Amino acid sequence: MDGDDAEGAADMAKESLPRPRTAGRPPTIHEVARLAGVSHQTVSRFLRDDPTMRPDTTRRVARAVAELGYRPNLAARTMRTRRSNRIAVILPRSTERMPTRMLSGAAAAAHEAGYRLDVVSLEGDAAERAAHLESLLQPESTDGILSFTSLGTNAGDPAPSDFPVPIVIDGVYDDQMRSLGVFADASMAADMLRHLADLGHRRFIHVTGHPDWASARDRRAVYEATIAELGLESVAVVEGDWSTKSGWDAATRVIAGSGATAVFAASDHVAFGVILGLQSLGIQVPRDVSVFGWDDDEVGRYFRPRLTTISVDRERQGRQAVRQLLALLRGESLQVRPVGAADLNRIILRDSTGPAPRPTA
Amino acid sequence: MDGDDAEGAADMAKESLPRPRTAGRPPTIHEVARLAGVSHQTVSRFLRDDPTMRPDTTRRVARAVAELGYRPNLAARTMRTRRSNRIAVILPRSTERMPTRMLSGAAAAAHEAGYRLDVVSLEGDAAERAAHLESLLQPESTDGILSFTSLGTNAGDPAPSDFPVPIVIDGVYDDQMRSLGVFADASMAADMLRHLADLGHRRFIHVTGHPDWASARDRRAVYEATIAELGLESVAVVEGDWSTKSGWDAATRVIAGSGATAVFAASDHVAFGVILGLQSLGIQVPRDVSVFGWDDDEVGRYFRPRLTTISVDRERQGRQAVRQLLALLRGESLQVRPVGAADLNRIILRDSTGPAPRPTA
DNA sequence: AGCCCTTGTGTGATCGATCACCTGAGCTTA
DNA sequence: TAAGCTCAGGTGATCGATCACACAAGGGCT
Repeated sequence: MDGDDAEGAADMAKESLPRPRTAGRPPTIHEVARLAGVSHQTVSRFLRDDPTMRPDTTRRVARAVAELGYRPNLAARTMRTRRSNRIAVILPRSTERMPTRMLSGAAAAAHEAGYRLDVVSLEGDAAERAAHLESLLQPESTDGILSFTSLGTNAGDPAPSDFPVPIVIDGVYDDQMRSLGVFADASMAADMLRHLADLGHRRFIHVTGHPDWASARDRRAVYEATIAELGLESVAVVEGDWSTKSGWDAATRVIAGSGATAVFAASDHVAFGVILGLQSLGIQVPRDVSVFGWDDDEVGRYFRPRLTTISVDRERQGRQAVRQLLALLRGESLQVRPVGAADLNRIILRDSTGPAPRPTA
Repeated sequence: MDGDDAEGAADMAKESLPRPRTAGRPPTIHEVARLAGVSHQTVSRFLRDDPTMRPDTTRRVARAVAELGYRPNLAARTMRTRRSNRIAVILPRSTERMPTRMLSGAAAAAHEAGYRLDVVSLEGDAAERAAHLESLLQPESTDGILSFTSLGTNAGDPAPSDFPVPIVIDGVYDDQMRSLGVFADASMAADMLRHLADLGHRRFIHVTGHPDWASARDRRAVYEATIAELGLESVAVVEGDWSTKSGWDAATRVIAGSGATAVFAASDHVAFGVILGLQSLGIQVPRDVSVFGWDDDEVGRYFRPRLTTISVDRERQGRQAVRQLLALLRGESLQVRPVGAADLNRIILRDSTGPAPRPTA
């Protein structure tokens, strides 16, 4: 980095130039411009894909960019444009683990669009959370917010509608909880319920996920709609919170003795709780009750009985959520094709579901 | 953008000022300076906690800052200082779920120090990953990197030592895999092994986590050291990858029939695999073999047998990792008190461990 | 008193990209 | 042929905070 070590024949012709770059610093548009023989403004146009440029000029700039290994300084860009090119991901509280691949997918989609993903955790009570959120919401600081749970203090609350930046919840709702692609995520539940109905099941119970989560609400809505559509009976909808405990409690307090023969658990962890709770009472799965979960958690493959579940393409779900948000940012219509169920989700039949038991009459 | 719509009574008193602020824009140090009756530079000093300021001046500036709700523009600061105030968190590949609270803790610690946390996923093959990493490593873009797995292409590889930014792996290693606080995280394993030895166990097996992870290597090292220290026998160390499958495979291929009576599984998920695998062969836990895991996964509380494990303060672990990195960034010595085992981790005895079986001989 | 040093604050330049506006070449049209 | 238009690209200001340096006030020392 000590001075100007010409690193290619291209430089030689320009030896009259007064120091190609400041020592050790990454190249700027000015150096690119000098090398390409254009003005810095033309380089800026190039970076913005300005269509009015002559192809010839474009090529020269592109070569200079490549040769110098130029990368735009995002801070400078942010300062001038007053857009941060950042998306904040709000971590869910009260959830022990989150899918890594969903974050990966979101990060990848963001990077491809020139955005970066900030992790933010909202801690403390409602007031602290609101204050923290507000500090994020300076458009200087964040262009948009991606969350997987509702941001309000109460479950199901819509986010305040006067937020200065767009917010997407779980890729499914916008900041006012208007659905963007109705029930796209949960539609596989309908197929599963139909399958169980074909196996003779008539009386169902659903143990929900945490109601703050859009996906939990979706699954419940699809459950209720499908039960109605197929003329089945919903013995109960038990409000859970994604926890194994909520599954266990549902099993021991509600499901056992209810007459239900099939249980839709909002997640595999809930399903584990349901099955273990039923087993603790001597109720066998699937002989007496069929249970299925959601997530294709690896433990389910080795569990006894092996768990019937729905696998989810987390990576793609994350990407899609970011795409929805980016579309909102650009002010585009949100008619992005909703996440196709067949693309994302897949039913995995294992041993925790089976034919409905014969009525012992 | 059409002029200056005065937006509140507070502005009225200052009508003599030549445009308190440009309409709709957040306040800058200049406005703060004007309100406080000092120069913008003094405000800057205030923001940097310059000790040479007179208390009186400090107070005036503080009041102005509070009154205007001033917040520094991070992009401008970044541009001038050439430090991004960002920490990149590299998501582990090949791990399904990661602890949310660890991220929360890391994000909180970063925010408190004026940093933000970027999520980055390195995708693709080794070359692509390296290229992506390199693009992150412009100091303009990222001040430091926090990872939980090694960044090299091969397991256990140290990261290239010429990285231009500090890297901390799991809060335990720096970029050259020099240990920062030896075995701090895993030390609880020693107590657990001692406990099992007290119960009569002599022959142990360890199923490791993925060797890319510092925590997996630490746990293994502590296992081996403790076995030696207590004069016990390690029948085998089975290389796993945190997966339930690796636990199942270890159980069915190595543990069964090995004569070992106690198994240290690197995580609860591995432990589930071990137990389910043993059970599938008719081996009972803990009657024939004791098994303990690590993480205090909620499912373990309801599992049969209820899983003995070690609970981890994820939140604090995340904070600590960031603090280590920040210390590196400031060039401080890393003699931050290593994460005290007693603070972070706690042994939780449940039903999957018990006295060693009597030799049937 | 006069000098120097310390302490506290102000002035102007700077970081790199973009924006608003300007210039000049080439072409069309009256 | 001159006015008018379009197309390509250049000039200088700008975003907000920090840095280097200058300067003023006050205190201690000879």
